[in-house]
Amino acid sequence: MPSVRSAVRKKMERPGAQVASLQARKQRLARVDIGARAMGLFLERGFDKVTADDLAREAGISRRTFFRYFATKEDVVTSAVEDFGLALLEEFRRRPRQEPPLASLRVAIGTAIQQFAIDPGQSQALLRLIRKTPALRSQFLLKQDDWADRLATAVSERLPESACSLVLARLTARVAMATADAAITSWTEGCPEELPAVIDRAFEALDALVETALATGRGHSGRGRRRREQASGAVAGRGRGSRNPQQARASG
Amino acid sequence: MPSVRSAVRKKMERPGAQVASLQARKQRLARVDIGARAMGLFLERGFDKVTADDLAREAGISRRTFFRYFATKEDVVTSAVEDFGLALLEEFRRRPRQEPPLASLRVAIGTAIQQFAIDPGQSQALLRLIRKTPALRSQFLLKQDDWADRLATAVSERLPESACSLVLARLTARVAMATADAAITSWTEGCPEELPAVIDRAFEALDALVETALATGRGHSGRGRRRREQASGAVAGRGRGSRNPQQARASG
DNA sequence: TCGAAACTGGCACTAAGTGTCATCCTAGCA
DNA sequence: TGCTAGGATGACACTTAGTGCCAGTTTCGA
Repeated sequence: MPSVRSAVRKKMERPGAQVASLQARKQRLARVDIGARAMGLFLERGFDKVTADDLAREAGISRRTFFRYFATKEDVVTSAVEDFGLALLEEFRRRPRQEPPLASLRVAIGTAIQQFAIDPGQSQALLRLIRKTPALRSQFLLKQDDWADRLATAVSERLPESACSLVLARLTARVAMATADAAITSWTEGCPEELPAVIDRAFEALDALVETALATGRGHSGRGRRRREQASGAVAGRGRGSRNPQQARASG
Repeated sequence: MPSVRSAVRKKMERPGAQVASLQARKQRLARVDIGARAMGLFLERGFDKVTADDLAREAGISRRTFFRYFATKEDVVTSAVEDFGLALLEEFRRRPRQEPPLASLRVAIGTAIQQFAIDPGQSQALLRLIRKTPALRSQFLLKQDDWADRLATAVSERLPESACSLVLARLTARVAMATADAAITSWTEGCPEELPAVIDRAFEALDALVETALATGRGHSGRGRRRREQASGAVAGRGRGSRNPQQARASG
């Protein structure tokens, strides 16, 4: 895993140039072309069965040059979903500050998700490829994690400063991402509904989930709630009593 | 990334032998020893600055043999947290079926977390190492994801069969994991409280988060709730109207 | 004590990246 | 039009993670 982004990409991202210089545009084109051909091979043979040499050959460039366009093989695939995270963050920031963060996130996700609607078939194929390839999945999760972190920061800026505001923000971001992920997963696995509907369903399920949790076995008040001893007590009791924490298996 | 677990590990896990045979125990010991020495080096120099050759030398074995004990360099670190996932699943299954899944998960997490209490300093060091090393973090996330999947399956077994039960189960599992993760992260980053307390706080934050979301801008009823048009409508409106989905940047 | 099974190390091999350098292409300028 | 500086490219060598294979050694059970 390379530590820095390829020189080429750094070039292409140069924010200064108003009208991207000719060669910058050519480079962007080249990147898109290389990426598309690579995706073709991945989809056809499976990610692990395609070597960097194959990719280079397919694109008519040297292996060295390939790695100037993409930092890693995985990068070809994961950078294709990069936009989603960017859009998500952007849309969230666009929402009114007084809106509850989770509500903002719901809207932002709904908007960002539209990328996948441009070419649903291709999006599903991409997500399926990621899902079934551990090397890709791990990189994808890493990316999601970064998005969640950045979202958490954005959320915390809305919250009143307090000891647990960061935990709360982090939690909010992750719960939203988890919801989106559960929905996207369902969609990827062939759920016939349209993605926005699935997302909506997932958020409604989140409501239901929490309502159930709140309604059953717990009090449901804003602040000074008690009656949680039932659960919390069980944690401590069980642990200290019936079970030996030392039985640390060698984890085989 | 190797596709199969090393032969050695397969051996060690043999479920048949009542009293693990002598060599099985020796092997376990060897693995623990190799792992401990490796962790020492990782903590000292950083994961990326230690080669497999270093690890082998440190343990007095050949590189080849090292890879018979650990499938990858990452495996040394991530297998150290493997037990958490195992315990989590086990504890969840132990909970009464009629308990709301999220409540069960809360308890299960509280119990599983006790592993980290055995040696908090070391646990924190381990988690920090994972957190700051992308290669480790991605593998760790992969593992978490697997746990979430397995938990989701376990949760769905409790739910009444229905169209969205899998989504709901997946969501439940992920929300619980997200909560645990937010708490563990806070703890790792030097929060002075004890881990169980942080976990508890995180779950209370989850309550608060959802209560807020439910209370504001949304109806709050069990089934036929409406007044969600505000949010849902915004999704569609915003997307189709004010913004052009085509503006797909070349993503850098 | 013997023999099969398992453990080990050595070696060669594949494959992902990376540093370096010579070459080439091209935009911009005189 | 011709020149040149700077970026893009390819070739090559190098490091490192893993893996397959084989031959030598250890170990366990009969």
